[in-house]
Amino acid sequence: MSKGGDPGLLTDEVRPLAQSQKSMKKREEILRAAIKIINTKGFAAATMTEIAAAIDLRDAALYYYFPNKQALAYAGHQRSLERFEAILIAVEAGGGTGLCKLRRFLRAVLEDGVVNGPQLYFGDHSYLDTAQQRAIDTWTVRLAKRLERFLEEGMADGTIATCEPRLVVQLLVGMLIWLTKWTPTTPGLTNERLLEAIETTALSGLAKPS
Amino acid sequence: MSKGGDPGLLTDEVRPLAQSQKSMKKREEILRAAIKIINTKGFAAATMTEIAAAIDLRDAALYYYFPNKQALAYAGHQRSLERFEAILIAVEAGGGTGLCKLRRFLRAVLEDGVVNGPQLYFGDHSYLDTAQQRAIDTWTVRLAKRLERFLEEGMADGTIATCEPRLVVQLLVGMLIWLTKWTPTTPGLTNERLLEAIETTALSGLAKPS
DNA sequence: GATAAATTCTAACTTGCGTTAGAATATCGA
DNA sequence: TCGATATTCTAACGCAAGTTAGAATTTATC
Repeated sequence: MSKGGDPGLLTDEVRPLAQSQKSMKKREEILRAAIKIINTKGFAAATMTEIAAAIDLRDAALYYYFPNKQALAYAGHQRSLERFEAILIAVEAGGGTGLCKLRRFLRAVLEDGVVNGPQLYFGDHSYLDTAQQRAIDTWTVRLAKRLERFLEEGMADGTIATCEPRLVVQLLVGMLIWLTKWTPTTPGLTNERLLEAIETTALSGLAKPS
Repeated sequence: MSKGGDPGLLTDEVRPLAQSQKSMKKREEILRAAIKIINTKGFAAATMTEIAAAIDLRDAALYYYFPNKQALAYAGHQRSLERFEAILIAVEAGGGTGLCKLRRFLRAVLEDGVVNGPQLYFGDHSYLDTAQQRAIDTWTVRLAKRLERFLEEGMADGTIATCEPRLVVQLLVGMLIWLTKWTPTTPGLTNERLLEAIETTALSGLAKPS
């Protein structure tokens, strides 16, 4: 799953770099730090020096694991989409009504956030190659479609109100992306309260039935 | 309102630049272009050359209107918050229940978007001075509080469900911020459909009452 | 139409940062 | 303990982009 995601598309061809099993751990550290910093400050503002410093390294050391900054970011996007897809797979496997799936999905994203840190879901990636951009784009669109399906299923089984799935998914995604930006600055915030707020806002609705 | 917003706080002190009434028009053009580009690519990736090119100028010409890139961005943030505050003022003046105000607010934000273009509401501003950051932060917090008040009023007058206003406001803001990023790439999307999707998602709720 | 002011341009300077080369250190098996 | 490999460091290079100085051009005023 980790590498088999994209079928031969744009995989790093020659990689004389860091294959040893031990160093993979450090690669993960770098990736996590990079994703976190890129997520908060953006690609251009995230310097190699800062990313390296986050795990007590010098900037040059990063080039032992990634050929360049762009490749590092690209790997970060792939990693994020892998996680997102893993969540989708788990939710789909769980079955249930459309609303059930949507509910489980929201919870799963929040839980994934605390475990794996912030991600680069749906974010800006204009700094990548055209080819890399297309790869991320098509993958993202495909994931979004699977999310839309939850809504369609819900509309079919009567658990979700009539709506335009494409638009609603984007609105939900907006909420979730935004979470990764402001929650770090909100101390004392539990995932339970957050989930409750999301369900109240998006599922049951803010408007009280009169 | 345009300049009197911040009471003497961090206003540009000496400004030998562009005071002539005629040139203010061009200043607005620059500001709008800068906000748009910064909003999509981030501050660091938004080059002065690109901003200038957006209105058929050379990068150096921008320094006739703004002392530097940071000041340009700061002005952009101020402009965005001014617009946001103007919307709030209008909504508050309209009266009605908490739900009514919330509804009108959502519509107003969408309409403002098409008229004035994308904004820098609540966005990243880590590239500003510490002082500038604090100014934007306190202003933003104050605006968010006024939004929370709509929810509190609604909870009091029975039009809005029980919730944590602070969290819900952030969720709504996330939806709205995210709008400015993906709607430009979605052709054939009317504001009406968008508003309907938002109201379905956030107000009446996606879950269908069983 | 001429002078002055306002606006924009060209060209060069400067700095920060991605990147590279090669030396230095750490890790590990025999 | 020693040699080999893996990992990280120091130092320097090159380029992109913010910035500046001053010339060139437009616009306004009389």
